[in-house]
Amino acid sequence: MARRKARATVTLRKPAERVASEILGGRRATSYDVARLAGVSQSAVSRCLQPGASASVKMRERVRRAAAELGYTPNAIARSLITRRSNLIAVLISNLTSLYYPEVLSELSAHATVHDERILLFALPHESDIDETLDKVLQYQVDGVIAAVRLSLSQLEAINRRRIPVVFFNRYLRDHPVNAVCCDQVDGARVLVTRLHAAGHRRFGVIAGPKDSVVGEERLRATLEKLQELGIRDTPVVRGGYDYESGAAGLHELIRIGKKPPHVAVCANDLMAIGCIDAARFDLGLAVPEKLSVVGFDGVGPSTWSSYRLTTIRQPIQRMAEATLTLLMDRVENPKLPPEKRVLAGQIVEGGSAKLG
Amino acid sequence: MARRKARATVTLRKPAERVASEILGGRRATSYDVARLAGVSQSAVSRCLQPGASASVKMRERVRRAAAELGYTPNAIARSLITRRSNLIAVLISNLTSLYYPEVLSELSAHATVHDERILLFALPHESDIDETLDKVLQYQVDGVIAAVRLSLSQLEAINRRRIPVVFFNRYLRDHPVNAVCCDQVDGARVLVTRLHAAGHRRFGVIAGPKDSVVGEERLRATLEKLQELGIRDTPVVRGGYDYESGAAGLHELIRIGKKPPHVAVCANDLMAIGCIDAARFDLGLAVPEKLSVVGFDGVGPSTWSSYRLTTIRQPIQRMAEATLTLLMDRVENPKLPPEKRVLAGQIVEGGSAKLG
DNA sequence: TTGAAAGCGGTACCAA
DNA sequence: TTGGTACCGCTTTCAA
Repeated sequence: MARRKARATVTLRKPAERVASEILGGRRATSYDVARLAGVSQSAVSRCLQPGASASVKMRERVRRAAAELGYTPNAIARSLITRRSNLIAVLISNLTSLYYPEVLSELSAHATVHDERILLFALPHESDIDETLDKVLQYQVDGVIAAVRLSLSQLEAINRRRIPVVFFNRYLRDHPVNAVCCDQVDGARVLVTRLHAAGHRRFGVIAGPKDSVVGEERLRATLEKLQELGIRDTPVVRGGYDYESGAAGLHELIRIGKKPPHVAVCANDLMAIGCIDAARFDLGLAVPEKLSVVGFDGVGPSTWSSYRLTTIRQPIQRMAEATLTLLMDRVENPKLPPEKRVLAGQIVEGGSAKLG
Repeated sequence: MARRKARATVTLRKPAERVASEILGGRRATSYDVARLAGVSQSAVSRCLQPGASASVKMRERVRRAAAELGYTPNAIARSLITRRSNLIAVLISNLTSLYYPEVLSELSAHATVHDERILLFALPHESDIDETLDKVLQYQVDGVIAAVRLSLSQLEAINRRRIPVVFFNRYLRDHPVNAVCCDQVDGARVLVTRLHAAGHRRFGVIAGPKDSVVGEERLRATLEKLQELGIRDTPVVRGGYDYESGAAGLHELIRIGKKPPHVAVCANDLMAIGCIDAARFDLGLAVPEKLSVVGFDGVGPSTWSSYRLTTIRQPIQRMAEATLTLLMDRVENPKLPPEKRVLAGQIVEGGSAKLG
């Protein structure tokens, strides 16, 4: 108790008038302050503020009142230190200016709250630049990590070594079992191609994502595979960066490299699909969907705007966020659980940007 | 040192083979582990890892190697407890599915990194529901708060009482001096009206934001004031919720309540302007800008899409974010600094959605 | 039911 | 330059 001596010497000359500022002298109230004011021990204060602890009604009430009088707020930092639980979850995310990730973040945040976890946000300018960031993540003793960015194997191992569970959001690591929640890219792509083919389309073009996007490549592969199954080969593929501009540029390139312009542009996400539609209408004078059918992927907000009414695969972002947090928190509670991948089906949205059969 | 005894008894039988897992037995490495391995004191470890501390090159190197061998990462939680600096900044934000706030968040995050601060994200479903959230903010001993949501006076006082600096982003409290960074709503609105009037427009309609938005009301007042100065009275005003749907609904309502349809729709933000344009074109068959000029506010990403090419006031979000963090960190370092409001000018973007003079 | 005391993992002061 | 030690504010045994 010696270490508390300095504090115990605070005299309360005017008990009737004592106010928080007088007692504390500008400090924030601690459980010791509350204890002194309530005339109980500090450990009693801690106990009284816990849900199912043993404390008499009388003491509970005294502590409650003293805490209120001092404006006491428990120090989560100190609590975390002793409990080894920060109630912090790191969310690694990038492209907050895209349309997709803000929705993801919003849902992740909502579900984190359900599990009484706070979000420590690491919004990366690009999907790289992680190494320095990762160090900060580890320093903050987060309970878990949600990775909506690419992670190298060594980066993942650095986290695993600290026994911090990781769940990937809409991505995963090839050849390595990891926790992940994904939207079913393969099925989504196959459904879109099937419906487009049934509508009579035969000349396809693909505006794909960058090569280092695992799910993007999966979607591309599934698209081409289904086309082959339907007897359509040599489908031209161009690359984009998931943004509006590269959707527009992609269409121009598709037309440039093909012998004939395509009747369908399969885009890797909605934002590129929107760029593609605008390029078709405003640069090339191609009516959508009359002259060109365009499909996207994601189902972001603007996809429903009257100017676009995108035909797309809507990702069940809410469910995905929920699954992500469940998966993660299960592993926070029980680190022994094996890696698990949850693949949720997307839903086709039959907008007006493509003729479907 | 008695409290460290348990740890000191860890025997190192095979010094040549000792690996992190053997020494630690699954624990995360602490500075004590590093100290023991390096054969120095714990305080020396702490010192060696600080920037400008006094330590011999030899010791530095030994500590560095021991730390690397054990995969040691300093515990930011423990550090925060003693330094009373969490290096955490709470960002209170809502409407992450809007187009504007994700950009804001992205920039805030970038600039927080510059100041070596992490973002503790509180993404609120609605701008209310803060009370419960606020308690969590206070528990985490954040260095400062950035409020991009409405805060009541009592909520602000609860934060001030803990001596945590707050900066409002694009909002403030009436009749109370607070730190705030805002885009110049008044000037922006006046510029738009002036240019529209110069182009010959005389029949205006306003699709405003909700009444409880301080900056929204400021913008509305400035718009109506400038119109009056130009001799235009009885401008119809309808309300919206800053979203796409209420932009569309707003236009319908403007037409319903007015004797003649307006020639200009002044919208409180870009998203409503976009909804308004789509409603004009697809519901009402009104060509934009031939039959109806539409202006927005914000300068969000989609405002530049070919389908809209919005005439709007672009907010200098990067500069605003930078100013926000500067203002905040200045007050973290020096709590005595008086409240300050920084108002940055927006820039008019002459898109194709309105005829300007 | 209550209180004393031992940490959690760092930082920083002070003496050597 | 180095090590010893006293905290930061809480949770959690363990006795009383």
